[in-house]
Amino acid sequence: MTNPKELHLDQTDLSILRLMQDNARISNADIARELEMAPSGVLERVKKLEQKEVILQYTTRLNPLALHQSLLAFVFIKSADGMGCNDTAKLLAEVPEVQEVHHVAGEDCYLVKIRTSDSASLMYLMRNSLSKIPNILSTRTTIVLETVKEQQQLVITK
Amino acid sequence: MTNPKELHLDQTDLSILRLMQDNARISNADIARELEMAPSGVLERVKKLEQKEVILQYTTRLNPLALHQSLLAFVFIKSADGMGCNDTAKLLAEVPEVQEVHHVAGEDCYLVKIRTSDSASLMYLMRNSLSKIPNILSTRTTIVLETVKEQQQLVITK
DNA sequence: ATCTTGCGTTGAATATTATTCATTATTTTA
DNA sequence: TAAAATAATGAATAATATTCAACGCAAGAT
Repeated sequence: MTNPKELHLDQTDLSILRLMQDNARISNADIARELEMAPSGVLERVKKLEQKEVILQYTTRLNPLALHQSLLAFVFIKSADGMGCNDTAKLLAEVPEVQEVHHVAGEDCYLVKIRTSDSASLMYLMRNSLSKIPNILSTRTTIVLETVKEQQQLVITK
Repeated sequence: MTNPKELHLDQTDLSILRLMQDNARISNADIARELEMAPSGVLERVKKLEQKEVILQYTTRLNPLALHQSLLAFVFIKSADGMGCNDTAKLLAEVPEVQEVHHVAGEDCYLVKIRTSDSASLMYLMRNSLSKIPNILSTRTTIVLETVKEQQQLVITK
């Protein structure tokens, strides 16, 4: 999967990825026009990028407010997991409201991003889902008051 | 934009959003088949969802490692911005490597998510881009060692 | 209860796109 | 340099997107 040879991306690949990262619903025909190549060639490359897992997913970014998910929180979680063991992380990852689980350096073991409808449902989630996970020693929650930017777009250098 | 009437989503809307959140490149025809309605009807609704800004963007999630962006960091930034003023946040948001900027409760003002190729380029970014931003008083950086889960998918309740 | 207005849906027609595949071009490797 | 592997093209077909007129249905007005 992470072969040096297999994973080499040329300028055309990067251009395709740039276009698709901005708009996953762009047509192969439009990409082909933009890059002045045949649509079938684009398709070929896209399939390969999917197969090589350079492309992980095509997703639609939704407005959290429209879906009544206005609370965003980051929770630092200390766990009794030994080094190299991430059982706690796996269990955290299974919770649908948990969008991200990162193993971080420093005294806190995990940093978790959680999105719920409100503070009550966050409390509910923590009391029910999180507290059921063994090895969790403590949590420290940081509530987001306002999100100024939120995207996952990578910087694709020329 | 946030009207109670205009923003009401029915079961059909939610089903469409669920499908599109999982796969932004799903065809209207497939959605139509799944929900047993006409493709033109699906198109109609999707357009409306875009227009109402329930759908924010169709994006392709790329493998950060394939694009040599293996360093992820969260940086807490204290700023001298007064209450209600988010000039610092806006400047932070302009940096391409900065994926997220959140205004958080508590003593630290902003939580920023940054993705770069390595620690050297993070240092470079902080020394150049960030230090140019006025009002920044201090930063506290948390390096991610391993990411177990990372997605923005919202929980769409039935 | 009926009318009316507005909104969402359908279905058919057309434009556009996706996808396949044989052929040709290009690059890589021996 | 020749052979082999890899990638691109273009044409043909299948599938999809998109438009739009007609229809149906529901909420509110009369």
